[in-house]
Amino acid sequence: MDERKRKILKAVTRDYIDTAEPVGSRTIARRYGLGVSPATIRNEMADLEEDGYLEQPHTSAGRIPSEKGYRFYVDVLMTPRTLSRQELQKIYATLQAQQVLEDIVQESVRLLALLSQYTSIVVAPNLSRGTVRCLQLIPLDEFNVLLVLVVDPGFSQSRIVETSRPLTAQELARINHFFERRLAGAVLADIGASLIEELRDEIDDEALLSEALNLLIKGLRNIKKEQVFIDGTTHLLSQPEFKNIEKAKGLLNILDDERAVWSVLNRALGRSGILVTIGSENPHEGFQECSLVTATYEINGQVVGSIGVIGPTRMDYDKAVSIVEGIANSLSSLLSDPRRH
Amino acid sequence: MDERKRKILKAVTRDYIDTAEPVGSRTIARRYGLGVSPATIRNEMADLEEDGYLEQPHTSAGRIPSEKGYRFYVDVLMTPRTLSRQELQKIYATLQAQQVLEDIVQESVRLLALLSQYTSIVVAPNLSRGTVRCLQLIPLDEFNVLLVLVVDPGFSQSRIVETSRPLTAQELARINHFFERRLAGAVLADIGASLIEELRDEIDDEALLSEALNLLIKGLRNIKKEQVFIDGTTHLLSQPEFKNIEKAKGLLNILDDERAVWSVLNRALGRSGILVTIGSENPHEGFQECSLVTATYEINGQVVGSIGVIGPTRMDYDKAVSIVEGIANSLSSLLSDPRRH
DNA sequence: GTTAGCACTCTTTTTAGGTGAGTGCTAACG
DNA sequence: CGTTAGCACTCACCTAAAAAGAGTGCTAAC
Repeated sequence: MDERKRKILKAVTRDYIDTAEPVGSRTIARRYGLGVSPATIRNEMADLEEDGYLEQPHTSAGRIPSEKGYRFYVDVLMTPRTLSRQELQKIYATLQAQQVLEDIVQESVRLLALLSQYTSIVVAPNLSRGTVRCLQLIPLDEFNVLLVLVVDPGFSQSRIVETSRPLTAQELARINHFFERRLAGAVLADIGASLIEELRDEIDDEALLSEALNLLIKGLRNIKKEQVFIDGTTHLLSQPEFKNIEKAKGLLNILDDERAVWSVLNRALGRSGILVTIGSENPHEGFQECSLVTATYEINGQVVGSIGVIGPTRMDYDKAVSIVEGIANSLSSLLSDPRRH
Repeated sequence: MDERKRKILKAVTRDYIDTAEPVGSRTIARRYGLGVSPATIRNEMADLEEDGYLEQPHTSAGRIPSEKGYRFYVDVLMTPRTLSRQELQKIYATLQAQQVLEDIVQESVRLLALLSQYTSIVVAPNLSRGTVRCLQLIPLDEFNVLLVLVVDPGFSQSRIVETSRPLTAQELARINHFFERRLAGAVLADIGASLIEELRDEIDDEALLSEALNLLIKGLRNIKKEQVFIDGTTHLLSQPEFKNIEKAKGLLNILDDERAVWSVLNRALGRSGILVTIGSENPHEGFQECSLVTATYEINGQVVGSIGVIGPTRMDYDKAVSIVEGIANSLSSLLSDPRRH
């Protein structure tokens, strides 16, 4: 594809992203100084259509980019500006002001929606690869103990667990002692089959053993689940492509389903860096007319979650990419900051 | 208002709720066997309009209920069926299956949206009147301790708190000892000014004192905040009155604002029982064309939160009232069940 | 290779007329 | 006197036709 064709494709794409109206040769000639007449542009556009980069909603309308066109635009033509140091600073500061992990995540999704003006999604850090810093049972009453868990990058959770029989202070101490000795430093995901054997060796009292395991399993069940945060859903409704209520409802319904959103976002988890998914590239039907711009974030170099924005295929990819990237990086460096815990 | 007028008003309201179309005299005569001719009904409807119970979108259309009409319908005419024992049982069972308080609340909002087909809101229990069952600091490392709090109706939370100086095991023990002795059984809301004095008497070490207070205040800050859960937002979009995207967007935007929703729901907290708020009865502009059906739920006779559904003023009040009531009651009895903790 | 000119296509907007649901009023009826 | 049939009238809504407008593709000239 020669230089002029690229310029024209870029101009059409940008203009369509801005106006949501099919773009005609006249508009290109007037608005983007290419130094050639509309007729020439018409010829070039006919070629671009033949090659599959542009399409025409109907005979007498202007052109709009095809998915292939968007793909080329994203891969080759666009030049997302990176956020300025100031902007990054501001994002970082806002996130840093949060007290607990959940608030950090929630604030980042809020920021993402605010800055991008697109519906935004953040998958909370998967802590299954985090390490246990503290795991402990605290007696409450006869049949209840509190299981407290602190996982290494600054995440704590507690849960009341019912015991099947009253445990004496001694027994609790033994269990805690074992937890302390064996589980401190362990990776959360590994607490399972592998450790059961060890536990069996350690505690000779069969009943107590099963009780301890029971508590642990019950307690960990809720703790491990991944959470998805969404913000700015109403931005979708501002897009002219969702003027049709039925479409909007369909999409919002999917977004209400945490699992679906999660699986879509997790496509990003493999790659690091920015991933742009355009229209039907997304396997999930219902996202066919949408694009996603996602990025992963890390804790100490390990990918733990992903964030992204969702919009129509006619999305401002430049803007989306720069903001998603900026926030993902802020999040990574904040979560990896050793001064946090 | 005589019997026949009531019957007509009721018929108009029900029909409009079902069809969302202005109701004509002919329809009433045909569909609701009142044994009189359309002309008679026309006369009655003219009277009802004069009295402000009905209105006409335009001259040659049928009638629709005014807000006053809905109000009369809700207060006098409607007869919400109470849920069957089976249905209640099912709701109760579903809620009971949840492990932690947050899940119970989330499940009830999900159920409410599912059953009512309206956008549903639940304000999580305000635990500020709950009593402290356990409050304890667990050492993590030099500058971090874990504050663990268990509040009486089965709610626990933990938080990592930074200390301004390393605390020795002894100091921690002293703080914990004090917490144990003074705060166990205290009402969460009362932990504040009143206790500070006592704490001052108790711990002579000035620095340690302020440190303990500091930890407590920092730790409690996040714990006390109220949470709002929303589900079924897309049901709003199914209502013909929100066919107009702008209206829908406006309302969804408000629903995204936790504080606004919270304040609206909390109008219910004063009264006990069902509260129906119709259109402009709601002080918050933006809810002017909506109705809310809300109810409070209790723990051991004490109102702790509220649940409700939101829809157009043309809402199925019968259905909404019965379901909101049913779920509120289920929630109350579950949370008050002494077998839970 | 580029461009002006022009006929052609197809959507969108405008206009106009027709349809139908529903009303209010009047007069007749029991 | 309440009830009802009859009827003229209103007004949203639908449909069809006409007009406008944006943009194209093609051809011929530069």
